[in-house]
Order: sequence, then structure tokens, then C-alpha cells
Amino acid sequence: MPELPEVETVVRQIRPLVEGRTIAAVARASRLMVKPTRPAFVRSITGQPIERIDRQGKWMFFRLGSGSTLVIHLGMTGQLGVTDSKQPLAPHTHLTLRFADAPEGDELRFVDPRRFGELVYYDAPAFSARFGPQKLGPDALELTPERLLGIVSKTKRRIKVVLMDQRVVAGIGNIYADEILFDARIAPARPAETLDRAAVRRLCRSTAKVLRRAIEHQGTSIRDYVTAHGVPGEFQKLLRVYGRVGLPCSSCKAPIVRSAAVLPGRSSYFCPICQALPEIVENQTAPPVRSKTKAGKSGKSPDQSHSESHSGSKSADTWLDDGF
DNA sequence: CCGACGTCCTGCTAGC
DNA sequence: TGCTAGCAGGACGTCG
Repeated sequence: MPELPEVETVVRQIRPLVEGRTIAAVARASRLMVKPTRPAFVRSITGQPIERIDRQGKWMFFRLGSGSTLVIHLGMTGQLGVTDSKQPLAPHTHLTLRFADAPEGDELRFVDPRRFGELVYYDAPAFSARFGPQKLGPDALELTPERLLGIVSKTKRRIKVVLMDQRVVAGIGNIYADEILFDARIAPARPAETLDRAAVRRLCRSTAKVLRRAIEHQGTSIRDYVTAHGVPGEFQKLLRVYGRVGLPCSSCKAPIVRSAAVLPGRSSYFCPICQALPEIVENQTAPPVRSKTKAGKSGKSPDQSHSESHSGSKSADTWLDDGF
């Protein structure tokens, strides 16, 4: 399931092979996936130069001539790569773009068995309407605490839901939402409006930290994702909560739990100790929270235990007190 | 207006 | 051993 780090990895790999090239022919375009219609799609992009590839969140924008854009989203099982057109076609190949004079691979191919991905041509006005700031939030690597605080402070939605809302911030999906929230020591089910400034700042820092590190490791391969070179990423080895149900928390050793209650129909993984809900959230009549974590030495996780708090007086287990 | 939920799609896996 | 039900989940439309 490609999220920001996986898409960024693919973009970095295909950029040098694709930018500046001209689409000589659309060798294959699946009616099932290409929009608005196959004839319009093929007619619109054939002969166009790919001037640049931009990425915002999980979306890839192939900037063509005259302000038009070929938009590609990998969905859950989408793969993008550049190969020689003589190579056999993988099953579920929905788009192949042929380049003239491309010694390092003359074909860009998009494969997507489950067809959750998108392949859409937009002219300039249609693109602005579809991907304007109201529709798609800033890339998660550009997220600022000011913006996040502004949104978080006026919604009762769970913080994980907010983090995964692409209009709020673009690029975070289920896996990285869990990893980021763990790094920030915030319960996924916590109502967003209960986060104070310090917690929001921590969340922002954890977002950048986790995503950057994942990019360094070429993303997370759970099942389908491979880079544009066809090899899996490495970040799954460094996941601290996602998929780790029952395994010890890297910080306090308590077993990681998995819950479907945070986001119905999706699993959320978290440490019930490090990411406990503050009691004031759990039980409105309870007095302000005190630290529940008995594991006093929790602050010595492998490298970076967390985005450490500003004031040195705050110990690793007082983070629960944020906002109260 | 906001938030919750159903829909799309198919390969893999758990369970019988 | 072979089969099938169920799960995975990003984005969006619809409903309350």
C-alpha cells in the first residue's frame, strides 16, 4: 500500500528516466482504468513532452506541455516502472507509454491488479478544480504545526482519522499514521480537539521524522509494493507498531495491540501504555491524568525514543499530560 | 456543515 | 488436499 514514502521512492527512481522525454506513443491503455475516456486520454497525451514529475502526497503529477497533467495514483497495488519494451508484459498492465530514443528503457509501465489506482488526464482548468488547496492538503513533508493546530482544534474526529484525511495533509495512510502516532506517543483514538499545542508540535515533528526515515529506506513493503526498480523497500524492518500485534513495544515492552475500534474496517496498531488515552478523555469526570506508565525507564528506546520534549524536565512518561 | 459508512477490486490467507 | 469466505484498504459518493 503505497503511501508518501513509497510514492516518493518511485518518483525519484523514474524521474531521470522520464523527465524531458516525449510520449511517442501510448502502446497500451486499459479502458478499465484510463480517464476520462480512452480515446481522449490517448489523443491528449500522445506527442506530449513530460516536462517534470511532481508529487503531492500519494499523487503523482506528470506535467505535460500546455499546462496539462497526467495524474497517476498507485492506489493499493499499483506499480510503476521503466523497462525495455521488448520485456514481456506483466499481467494487469494498464498503461504503457513508449518513448523515442530512450536507451535506458523506452517504456513506462503501470501495473495494478486491484485497479484502485488512477490514470487521469487533466487540462489546466480541470486540474486546478480537482487538486486545488480545498481538495488536497499540503504534502505531509511540508506540514506545519500552525496548520495542523488550526484544523485539530476544531474537530472532534479521532486524531488518526484527521491525519489520514488527504484534505488536511496529503500522503499519510494507515501504516504511517500508526507509526507517526506511536512516535509522538499519542493514542490514535484520541479526539483531535484534545491535543494541545505541544502535542501538535510533536505530531508534526514525528510526521516528518518517520516519513523521511521511511524514504531513506525506500519505503515499506508489506505485500505488493516494490520500487520502480522492482525491489522491495526496507522500512518494514523498522516498523515499531504496524503489524506487530503481541510483540513488545520498543519503548516499554508492553505488547502492541491491534484494534478495529479506532477506524471501523481498518486495523490500528499501538502501544496501550505509551499511547494510552488520557483519563480525562476516557472518563470525563476523572481528575487530571497522572502517568500510568510504570516503566520509568521507557525513555531509552533504540535510537530516537521520540521527538523529545522541549523542556528537559519532562520525562518520557509525562507526555500524557499534554493539554492538561 | 460535519462525520460516518458503503463501494470499488482481486490476490492472498485462514479455516474448515 | 482443496475449497471458500473474509480480509486488505485509498478515495469518494451518499446518507444521516
